[in-house]
Amino acid sequence: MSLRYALLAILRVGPLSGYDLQKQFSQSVGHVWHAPDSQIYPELRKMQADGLIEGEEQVRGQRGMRRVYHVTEAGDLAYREWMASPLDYQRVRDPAHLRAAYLENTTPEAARDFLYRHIAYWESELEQFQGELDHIAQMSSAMLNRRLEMTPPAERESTIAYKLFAYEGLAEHARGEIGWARRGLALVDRLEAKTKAKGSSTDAAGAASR
Amino acid sequence: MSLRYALLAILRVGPLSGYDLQKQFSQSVGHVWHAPDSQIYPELRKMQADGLIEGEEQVRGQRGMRRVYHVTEAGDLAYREWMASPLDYQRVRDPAHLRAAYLENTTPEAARDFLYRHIAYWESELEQFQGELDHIAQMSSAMLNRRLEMTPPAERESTIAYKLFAYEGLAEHARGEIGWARRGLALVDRLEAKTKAKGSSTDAAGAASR
DNA sequence: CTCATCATGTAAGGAGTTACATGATTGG
DNA sequence: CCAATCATGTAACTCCTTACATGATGAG
Repeated sequence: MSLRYALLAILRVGPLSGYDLQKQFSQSVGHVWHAPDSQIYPELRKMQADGLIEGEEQVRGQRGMRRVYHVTEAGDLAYREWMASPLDYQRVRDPAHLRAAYLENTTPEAARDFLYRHIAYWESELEQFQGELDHIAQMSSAMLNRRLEMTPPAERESTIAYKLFAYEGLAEHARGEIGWARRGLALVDRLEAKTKAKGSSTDAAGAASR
Repeated sequence: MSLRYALLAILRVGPLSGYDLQKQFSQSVGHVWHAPDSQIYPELRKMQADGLIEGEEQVRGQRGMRRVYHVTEAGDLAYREWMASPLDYQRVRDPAHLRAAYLENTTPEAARDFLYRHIAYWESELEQFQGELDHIAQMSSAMLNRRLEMTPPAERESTIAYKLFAYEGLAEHARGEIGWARRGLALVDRLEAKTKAKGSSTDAAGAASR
């Protein structure tokens, strides 16, 4: 259910078309809540049906058309109620730690491969977070600028401070995952060294699993 | 798609009924991959249809019945192929960091409330992880014991080592979230102090949002 | 006899994914 | 005139959630 509140958070700043919204989304909230356009368009329709937003049709060129949505009072209220309500945490579903818990069932090579990919994944995430942090620090993020223009000067500081806070948390998490996977690589090495030292009777491939 | 591999990981150790599997699941893998029984039973049927497992019907008392599943060769192969294949990372969908990024849209009280709950949530998770870590260290976890009995002594060490590795990663993450939320509380205080110091013209309630 | 636990599900709906589908406008 | 990008979706499918449904067995 968070998708609609993520959309409201952006729309509250000012009216946008589904297309623009989707772009703003992927550049800002998208780091924290992914949504493809095939999910955004229908959700906007549903939100309109629920009275949270209203769409105005605008002509574009000769036959082109776009629907620009703005938040209604009901939508603003719903958003603020959500912000003040306890978050519902989803159940854990963590493929990486699931696999990590059973790495003894595969070869050291496959285990390392998994850990290398894990590092690569989180390094790329970390880069993105760091990029966002830089943008926020420079106040040059498009979405943030739009936001800041509409915001009374007194609130600008907290707007920026909370964005930094959120992205710092994400970056920290990414660094944690990278460190964890690195320690995992060392563990694979250690365990492999031990099995090689002892069990030289069983063959290398068959020793991995079963 | 990870559910079936989580189930295979447990079933590979030895045959279990859906009911027993579900219990083992919630005590071990459940910390990493949640699945309710209403999802497990149908999934087992599907896995049987796909030839990954086979169920034997056993009578229990006069009319009672239970189906005990064991992994087929195809299932074992599928499991090992999954273990050696790259993991597919799901798209981010992180309600807590989503909300954190927009905390300027609510009152300091609601912001603190959110952060307190976040701390409470992760402290409870941390406790569970730490409990599991203790169990593993003592080799007293039911599921792990069963696993260890079936395992040649040479592999026991790595079985335990990888479980510790996985849960240490989870515990670390939990501690990270707690630390982050604590810093968030300090930030809320700091921002509130500033707004109170300056903007005494606008009323307290209305100053929060809009 | 009654309650905990064993045992196995169905049904409806929401959320998200992937692939497909179509056409208009604008800048070079 | 052609490509990029603006613009808006649908359809089929999987996965997951929530609630409901039912009955047997064994211990006290």
